[in-house]
Amino acid sequence: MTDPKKRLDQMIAKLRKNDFRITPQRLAILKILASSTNHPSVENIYGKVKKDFPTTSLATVYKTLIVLKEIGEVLELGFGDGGNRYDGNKPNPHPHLICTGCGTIMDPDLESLGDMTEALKRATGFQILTHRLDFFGLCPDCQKSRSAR
Amino acid sequence: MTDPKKRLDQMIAKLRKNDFRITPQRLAILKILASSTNHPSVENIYGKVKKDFPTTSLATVYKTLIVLKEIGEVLELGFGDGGNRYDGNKPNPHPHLICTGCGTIMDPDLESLGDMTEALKRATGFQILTHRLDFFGLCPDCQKSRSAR
DNA sequence: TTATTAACGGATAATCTTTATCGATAATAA
DNA sequence: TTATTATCGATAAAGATTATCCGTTAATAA
Repeated sequence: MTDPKKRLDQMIAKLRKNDFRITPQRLAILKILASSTNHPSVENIYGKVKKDFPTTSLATVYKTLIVLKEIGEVLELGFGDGGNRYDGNKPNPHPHLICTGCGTIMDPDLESLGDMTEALKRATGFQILTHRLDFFGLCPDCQKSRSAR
Repeated sequence: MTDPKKRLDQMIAKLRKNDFRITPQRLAILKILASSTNHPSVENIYGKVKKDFPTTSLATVYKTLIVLKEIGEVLELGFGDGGNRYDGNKPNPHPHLICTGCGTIMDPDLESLGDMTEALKRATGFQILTHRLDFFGLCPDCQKSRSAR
């Protein structure tokens, strides 16, 4: 886990650099994201922020997350059902181990995809049912039309 | 790509085996899923079904997909934003190459995760920006509580 | 320190995708 | 052919996220 204080400073610096303001509500959200390693949901973050700032709106949480996504300071894990999950402590793409029973999301450290599944089973006791490996990027056509713009 | 006719037969057999009925609407949806390799969306499937059965409801498409998910005859690709995408031709988990520009989803054939990204860039011309690798399963606690039930 | 100004926060409506509901209909087995 | 139910179609409902509006405030410079 990255040091929460260090992460917080990184996030603040990145926001400043991109001319975003550091408001009390935002700071509270940043602290939560920088220090949590359990990939919180929006509701989860919202609940925590309200302890310090009871009048905080759910929209504020969403808006802050949108900003952080833009500048690459939070990793969004999107699923088709239910709400998304967020990682502000380790915002770069990395493998996840997700329990379809309780929703726990962990960060396994593994080498290659080869024996990955077997190693995961042994190391965590998880019953691995399926996996998901996606690459995101721009196809040749979209690269063209984007540079033409 | 798996032979569409073969896939259709597989899907029908699996439905029969699990005591689901083969209705005309369902058959139309099955045919679309068995023969498409472009990971169609629900709206996409809905549009095609309506050509043959104009009175088909959107709910019917969703219901059929739920059934197919249950028996493992369709792969659902869930995303946080917009609609999900479906693969009925190759229903087992496999890597995807997704264009964040136009939404194209392709099936690359690759070996290890090691040089995967570089190989993908060379082979497809994609500009790969990020990736996603998720494992799904049951954590030890959930395995316990499930077998206890 | 204070004035200025554009960005932000809070409340809520709107949107979008998916699921639930329910009466009518049709697939399947006897 | 008939009886039994799953399924269909239409639509309401739910849940998550985004858009809108306006009063407020953080950041900057005089």
